[in-house]
Parts: sequence; C-alpha cells; structure tokens
Amino acid sequence: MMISTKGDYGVRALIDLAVHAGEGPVQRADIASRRQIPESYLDHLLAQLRRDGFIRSTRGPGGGHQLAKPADEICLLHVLESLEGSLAPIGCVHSDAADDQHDPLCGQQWVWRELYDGMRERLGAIFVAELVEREQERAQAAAPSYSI
Amino acid sequence: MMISTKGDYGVRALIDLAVHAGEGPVQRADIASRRQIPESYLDHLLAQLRRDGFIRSTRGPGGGHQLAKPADEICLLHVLESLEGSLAPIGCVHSDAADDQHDPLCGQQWVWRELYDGMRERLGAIFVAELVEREQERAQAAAPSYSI
DNA sequence: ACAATGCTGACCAGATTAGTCGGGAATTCT
DNA sequence: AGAATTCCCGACTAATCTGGTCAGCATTGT
Repeated sequence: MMISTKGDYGVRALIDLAVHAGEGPVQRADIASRRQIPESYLDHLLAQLRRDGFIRSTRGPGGGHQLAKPADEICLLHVLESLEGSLAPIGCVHSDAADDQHDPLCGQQWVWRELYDGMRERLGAIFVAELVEREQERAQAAAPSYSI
Repeated sequence: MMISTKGDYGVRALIDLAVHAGEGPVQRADIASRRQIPESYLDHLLAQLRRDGFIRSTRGPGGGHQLAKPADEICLLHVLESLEGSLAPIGCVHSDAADDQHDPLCGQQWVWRELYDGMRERLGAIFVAELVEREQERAQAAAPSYSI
C-alpha cells in the first residue's frame, strides 16, 4: 500500500476546501464531518499542508483553512509527496537521483525508476480542480436535478 | 514504499536462477551470497515462489532450486503480487473489483485505479528474461571483453 | 475577559517488515 | 544403516510505521 490514509484524507480535505473556495475560511470540524476524517488526525494533515504552502490557516473565531493557490494549480503529485514523503516504489530510487546513478547492489533499478517516473507523470497531471469536477458530476448522476 | 525487500530479493533470486538455468539445481546459499540476500530470509521467499509455481525445489545433496517455467514467461507483476500481496496503491482498490464498483466513501477511487492499472500494465510487460539481458549488458559495459 | 479556533508535541496500540533460530523431512552417498 | 546435505516450516523478535487520541498552548474576534 503506497498511499496511506494520510494521503487519502489530505486529498479529500483539499477537495473540500476547493469546493468551498471563496466562502471564507472552512473549519477543521466541517471538513472532518463532511469527509469522514477523524478530526484530531486531520489536524496533523492540515498542519503539513500548511507547512508546504497548499493552504493558509487563520485562528480565532471565524477562522479556518483556505487554499493558498487555485485548485487547478495543485497537483496530486505534490500533495501526496507532502503527506506521504517520497512515493518511490523502493529505497534505491529517489526523485533527486540522476538517471545514471546506479546502486551497484540494485541492478533492477531501471525497472523501479520507470515505474516511479510513470507514477509521477500521472499524478503530476491530475489537479484538485479535476477531482472537484468529477465529484460534482458523480453527485449529479446520483441525484439528477429537479429542473425540467 | 510499495515494494519491500521481499519483492526486490525475490526478483533478484529469480534472475539468478534464470542466469544459471540449465545447469541443474541452484542452492539457496549460492543465490544468497551472489545476490546479497540473508540466507535464512531468502528461505521464506523461495517457499512463497514455489507455492505460486515460479520455481521447483529438490532436497538432498545436489538439490536446490530451478525455474519452473521459461524466464520469458515470468513477468514482474505476478512475482511481485506473489511476494508482496496486492500492489494496490490504496485499500479501496483491488484487482478483482469491477471498474464501476465505487466505494461511496472514496470518491477519488478512479484516480487510484488509473494509477494501479498503469502500474500493472508496466509490470506485466517486464519479464525476468529481460532483466537478465540488461544485467548482462551492464556487466559487459563495466568489464569490456578482451577479444579484439 | 472569554469563547472560538488553530497549533503543537507527547503518547499509544496494532500491524508490518526484516529478519533469526531451531528442528524436522527428504534425498543422496558411503 | 547411518551420515551428510539440502530444503521446509513454524515460532520468535526488534524496529519501524500507521492511525490515531489527548492535553495544553497560542491567537484572534466580540
């Protein structure tokens, strides 16, 4: 399992913030209840997302969290790397390693690197905005509009 | 980290068996020393590979392990799934689940499924035989032949 | 002042990883 | 038969990661 609840919950939280963008700060408790995330756990994830510049948070009454940049500029790759650490499928491959830097003990490195690069490419092309769109499509499909 | 030492070691062991195919059974101790794998740990991995039909083992003096099928019919996907269990990037996605079987709590399932399918496709197209070829190319590049 | 809200670090239980170890079972050799 | 060799299998362990909980502090609006 490459993506733990950290990444999953974190992505859900960002979707929630994107859905409610422009409505002022969104509170932890609201995100948690809408997205089925333990509130005190979400706390840590929001802290990480803030540290890495995905969200801005404000304290005090009326405070909460908001996206720090447009939802179509936040890609899953960066979010997951923030929350999960490296997504490298195996230890001998890092994102910052040169292509030709072979661990002599790991002759199969090229396989893992191909896999890794493929994953990064996919995840780098998916933005939170798209997740929001898809969610809204699904919601419409499940409960069709009442307008004639 | 999606692929633990189990998968890595197991793949190395199969490569070793492929390299020495046709030379009779290969002993655990030889594989372990050539491939830098703790011998008693390798034991468990070989047992798993045998259970899933990748290798055949014989006991007694002169015994050892051999590939149960040609190296170009053993793909990494099956090997890794044997040793690591499911490679699903997240719990809500399984290989046996239908495409439209949505976990209602996991609206992002389609993302993980795309990722999963991509990985499986890549790994399903890489066979042990290719790993052996690449290894031999690397060996030649490192120590060029003495023939003129 | 005080209530609402976020921020932080300590703590914890359970699962997984990466092994080790000891003994048994099969097979061959002498 | 008996010894040597090799695989086979289950129990055990230490370290790490996951998925949290909780208490208490910091900041801000009214």
